[in-house]
Amino acid sequence: MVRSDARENRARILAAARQAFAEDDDTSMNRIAQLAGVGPGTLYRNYPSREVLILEIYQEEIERLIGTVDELLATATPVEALRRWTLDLVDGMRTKHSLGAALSPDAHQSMAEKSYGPVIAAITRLLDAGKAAGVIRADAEPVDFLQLTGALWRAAPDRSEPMLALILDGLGKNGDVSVSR
Amino acid sequence: MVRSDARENRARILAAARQAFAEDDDTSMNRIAQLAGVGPGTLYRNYPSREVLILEIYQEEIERLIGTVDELLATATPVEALRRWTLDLVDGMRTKHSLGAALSPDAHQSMAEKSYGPVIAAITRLLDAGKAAGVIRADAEPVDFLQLTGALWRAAPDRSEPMLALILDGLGKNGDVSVSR
DNA sequence: ACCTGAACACCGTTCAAGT
DNA sequence: ACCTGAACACCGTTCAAGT
Repeated sequence: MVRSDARENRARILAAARQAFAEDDDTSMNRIAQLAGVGPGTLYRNYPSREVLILEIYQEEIERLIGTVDELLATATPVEALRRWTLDLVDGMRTKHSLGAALSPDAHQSMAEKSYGPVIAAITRLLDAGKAAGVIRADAEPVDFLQLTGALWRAAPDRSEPMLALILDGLGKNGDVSVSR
Repeated sequence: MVRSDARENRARILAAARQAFAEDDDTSMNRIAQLAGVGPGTLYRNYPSREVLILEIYQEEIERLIGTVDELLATATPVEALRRWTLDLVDGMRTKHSLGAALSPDAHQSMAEKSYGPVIAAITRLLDAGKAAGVIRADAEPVDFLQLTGALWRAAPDRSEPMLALILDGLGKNGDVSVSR
């Protein structure tokens, strides 16, 4: 059973971290503990590492993003749905910078399944819709697509749309491009 | 005029840094100074920041890469030249990890002109060759391409070839794809 | 003119001691 | 059962003191 002060501390840490990360993406763990009014030990008791804390904070955002897939697929063509969803994702990565880092696994460090898995699943659904409709090449890989998305986020804001258009053209079936423009 | 010990120190720092980075990409500055047998102050006197040191080290590699453009363009089609050159670049980024970070500018931090400029120039030449031959879309931007290259480097090694194929297809002129496969 | 190395203000993380 | 906060082993960088 959870002590009430423990429950309160957890909430205060989340609130402090959310606000701190909104202002500065690489606020230190000690500073977050300080802002939350707890010792660093308490912070680490709740969130054993920096990455875990960040993923917890952006969990809602990720769930929101995943929740939009159905409606997009119902109201737009597969490629257009993919285009809109990706721009939404990149926008989220841009304003919540650490989210981008969390979703862009470097070559060898494995990613937390809790958010990476569902995001890959969402992308899979979007790509599959396009494959079923015959407008996206059958060998398109969701992980490759997410990886390329990381490049969009790192680029200057005004470059992400043209870069995405280029990627979408590359995803189109040969002789069957020009779907997305 | 340069004192002889100063010249020696500079050489020893470079040698130590080169070896240290080859083993561990994020060796600390203090450790490099220690390996070179100099005080940290001397290290910083020669290379005022971490980034400057890294760029100095990989300058040769960058020059080598740039030097291959002419021959590639002379012996292969523009798209194939671009493909080979990019795989070479990504391979360099992978084995010299910090080089990749140095060439993948995050959204707002400007990059050292000394290496970023020439690399962009090399990509421009490769893209222009394809544009002149009518096999690469006229609006392809070198900076976008370099940015996407960063995603290849961050991906698992066996994914970079298929991802590059996808990008190259996206770069192809509409109705004129399948050039690179 | 150049070097040394102690020092500064941090960092992420741990853990003995408390309540 | 949970919290505190001093402490650890670092980090990049600076600068007074030396030669």
